[in-house]
Amino acid sequence: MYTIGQVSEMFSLPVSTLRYYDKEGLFPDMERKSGIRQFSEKEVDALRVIECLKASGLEIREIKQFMQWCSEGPSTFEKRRQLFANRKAALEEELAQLNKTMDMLKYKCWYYEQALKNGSEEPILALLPDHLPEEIQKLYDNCHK
Amino acid sequence: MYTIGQVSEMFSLPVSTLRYYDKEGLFPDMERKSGIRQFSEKEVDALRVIECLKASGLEIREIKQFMQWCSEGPSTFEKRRQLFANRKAALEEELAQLNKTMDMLKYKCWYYEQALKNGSEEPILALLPDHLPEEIQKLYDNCHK
DNA sequence: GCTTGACCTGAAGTCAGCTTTAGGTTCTAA
DNA sequence: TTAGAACCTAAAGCTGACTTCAGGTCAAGC
Repeated sequence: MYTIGQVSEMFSLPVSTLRYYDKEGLFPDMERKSGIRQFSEKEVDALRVIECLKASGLEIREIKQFMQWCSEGPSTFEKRRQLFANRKAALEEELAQLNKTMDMLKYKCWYYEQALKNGSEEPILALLPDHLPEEIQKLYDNCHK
Repeated sequence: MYTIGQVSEMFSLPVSTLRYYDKEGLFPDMERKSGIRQFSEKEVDALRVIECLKASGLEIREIKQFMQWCSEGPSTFEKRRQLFANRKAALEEELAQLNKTMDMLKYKCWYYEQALKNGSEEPILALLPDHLPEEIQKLYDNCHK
């Protein structure tokens, strides 16, 4: 059993955030002793999942839904599986988009390195839209389509 | 030259968002004709960069700074290069984190497939923390460290 | 018994990034 | 020339995820 302060330390999360999560229903079965929250292994595990779901883009109220499914037992396995499958698909999408963004950033890094070397953007702009060096052209095409 | 409505169509962005960007200083040199905004190729290009910088996690006021550097000419090449280099490093970090999140999602997908097959979580929990099937163990380790 | 630090609550405040509202102006086509 | 679509502004409103505040309770050591 942990106090809210100990859990705050473990996860580097402010105590106020943990209380907020609790108020939002993210720890549906957490116990209390004379008003004071008792975080068990169960809540600590839940918090790990919460961090993951948050990182995958889920909103608090959807995480609450998931936590409620968890405390309803095996009848909600399919719903939970669906949730993770949907999150996985959404994150794959997002990663693909971020990789495009990354190519734009790489292109722009190259662009400004050249601009600094030349003291001007003109010589680079003259190569657009399809006479850039091969590697750079790939980046440019990938993020301009 | 484009009207705000045409640009809104081109980028699938609400007109109100374009006006908001303008108010925030993201188009520092945009012209007007009797009060009406004239989007030139320059502003359209700017908007492409804005979308990229936003996707990379930059805030509006930082994008404004960048746009101002752009209209100050070659003396700011180095600052602009730095900006993109920093963004690239930050996005690499973020991608690494998201890949961990992805491993957690994959693990959870597997977990609930098994739970559904077995009708219970117990047989899986018995394999923790290091007797999972090889491929799954990798995912589990990668997101629990 | 008393102090002090960690806990508790409900309500209000904050922040970014828009969106909506209300009221007005300008352009376009019949 | 006039209707109506598309433009304009300033200001207020919204949303999600917290954070801060004011005021109170609990527990451990002296």
